[in-house]
Amino acid sequence: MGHRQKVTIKDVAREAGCGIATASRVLNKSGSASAEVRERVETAARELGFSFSAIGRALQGGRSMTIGCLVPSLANPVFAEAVQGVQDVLSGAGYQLLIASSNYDGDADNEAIATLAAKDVDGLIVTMVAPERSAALMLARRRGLPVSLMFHDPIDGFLSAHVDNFAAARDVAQRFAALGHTNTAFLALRFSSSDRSRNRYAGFRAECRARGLPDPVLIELTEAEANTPETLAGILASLGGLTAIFASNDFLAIAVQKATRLMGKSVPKDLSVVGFDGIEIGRLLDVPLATIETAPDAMGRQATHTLLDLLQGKA
Amino acid sequence: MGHRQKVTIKDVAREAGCGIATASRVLNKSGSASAEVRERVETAARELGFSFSAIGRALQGGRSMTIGCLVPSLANPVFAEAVQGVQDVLSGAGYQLLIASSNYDGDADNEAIATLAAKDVDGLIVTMVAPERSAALMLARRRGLPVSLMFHDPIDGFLSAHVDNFAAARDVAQRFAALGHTNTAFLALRFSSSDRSRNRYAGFRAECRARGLPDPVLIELTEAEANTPETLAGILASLGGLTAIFASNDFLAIAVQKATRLMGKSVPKDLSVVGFDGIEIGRLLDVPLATIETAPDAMGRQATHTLLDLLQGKA
DNA sequence: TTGTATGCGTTATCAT
DNA sequence: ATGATAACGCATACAA
Repeated sequence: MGHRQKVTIKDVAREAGCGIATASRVLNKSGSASAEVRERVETAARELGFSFSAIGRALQGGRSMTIGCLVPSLANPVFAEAVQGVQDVLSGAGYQLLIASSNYDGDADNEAIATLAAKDVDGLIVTMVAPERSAALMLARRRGLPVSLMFHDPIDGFLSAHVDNFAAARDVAQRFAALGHTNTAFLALRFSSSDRSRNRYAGFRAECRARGLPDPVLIELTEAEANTPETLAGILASLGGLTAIFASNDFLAIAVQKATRLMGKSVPKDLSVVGFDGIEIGRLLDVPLATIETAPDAMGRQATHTLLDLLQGKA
Repeated sequence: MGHRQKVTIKDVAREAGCGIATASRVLNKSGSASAEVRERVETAARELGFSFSAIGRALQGGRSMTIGCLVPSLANPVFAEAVQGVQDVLSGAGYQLLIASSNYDGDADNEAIATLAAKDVDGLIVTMVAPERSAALMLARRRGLPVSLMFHDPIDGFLSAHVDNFAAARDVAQRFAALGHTNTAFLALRFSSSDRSRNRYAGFRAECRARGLPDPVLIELTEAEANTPETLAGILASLGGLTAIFASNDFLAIAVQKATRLMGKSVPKDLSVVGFDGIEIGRLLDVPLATIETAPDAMGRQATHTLLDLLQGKA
């Protein structure tokens, strides 16, 4: 339980009997050094168990080799899978991942961005409530901090990895129409704090209108309602006559499936249900989830590649 | 798109027409300062958009206010939920979360621990393949870096947030026995790289033996087998006579449910299936998942509280 | 109350 | 080839 003792390059230099600069050059394989000194430094480093302090390096080099990532919540598989994708690419490139989550709160969002920026991250990968109105995000960009958006439809001059929510939603409407559905609904969770959700509804409704069909019913659920199948069943029942539901995400779609079965009806015979995201678990369900596949991990990977490219370009 | 310009405390001091130390004292509300200077410094900081550099602070203060967290993969909801729990507690305490994942690879595990330690994290929260044999982890502890294990049964003198895998598995065996099952199996993914999985099997088998029942069949699946319900169904069919299955985790249990249905049988009428973890989605399934509830997010929260307590104690 | 100077771990510059 | 030293952003001991 010895107390925190860090071995610095100074220790290595002393042990090897050489100057700090020389030790640095040897350990970094930069500059030149005689075979003899090289050997001494390397064994000294090994014996002392030396490893560079990322902090010292960051302070001197101006780069922290750390990327900040903000998502609403890791409890939602879409974001967890996306972050895993980010992590995969990042670690391959020698970067570390600093993570934050907002729990779908717009203020927390802004605070998190500010904190991340203060941590001197080299770049930001972000999914937030209202990126287009985030003062912290704008400030970060003005400061020259590279930002890559995830899941968001493009904004201003920000880079963005995304699917076209509007177009995808139109596809859903088209599928429903082809199946003869005229009485449809769009179910959303936190509609007001998700541009993704709003864009999906907009596309869904637009296509319905274009086909002369009635607007889909918009149902905004609270977390409690979505997580309690009995309650959800009650809500669906009260709407009557519904034959097709477009759920704003897979999690919700699964809940709707359950609620439907609770009502003694069956999916998709009595009710068509389509989700959005394409989370892994959806493929393992008894009744495979019909959904818009967005490949969350690929989204994370793409956002990261985009960001790293930008980072290279500036360096 | 102006290039990266960081405002330092030096800039604030110059703008406010005072010394660096004074600016630091005012901004940190430490030490004393005249109302006049205080005012000048604060407005200067505001106007320049100053915020402290966490790196400078870390280097000077010896603490980075950052905690490193290693899990096998965020694509597995158990870990994602746990990490979210960690994040919740951490952000409340003013700490940042540096994350890494190993993709269930023992070597990657060790490398990640080393990298995290080099980042000068103040503590480590870890779920890995073989913590008891990890040289990097032992080294970290010897260096005085506080470590908190997540999901692992206790090891040596490490702190650990966990459920008693062995005991929980015995409970499952007991339940099965009470239902009259004698022909059982334990399904695992990456059995060799998960002490959790091994302990669960051990407990399951121990209880079976204690009751004079035959040993449960141990089936190790590859990722491919687990993710292809048809293949899984084939494997289950080839075993014949099986009436109860204990799956090493919920993800797997859900796959088994699907495979079973594919075989024309029903859960739980023809086959009892029990999982492990208690991931959120399990509650939303048509046939609610029978499982050992471990409350992953609570596990993450507990591991974090434990770690922070340790951190306080040492400070 | 205030400012100067030092050190944290590293790399780069510049002599030697 | 090698080493002393400045600089990075910050907090603090110390001097004024």
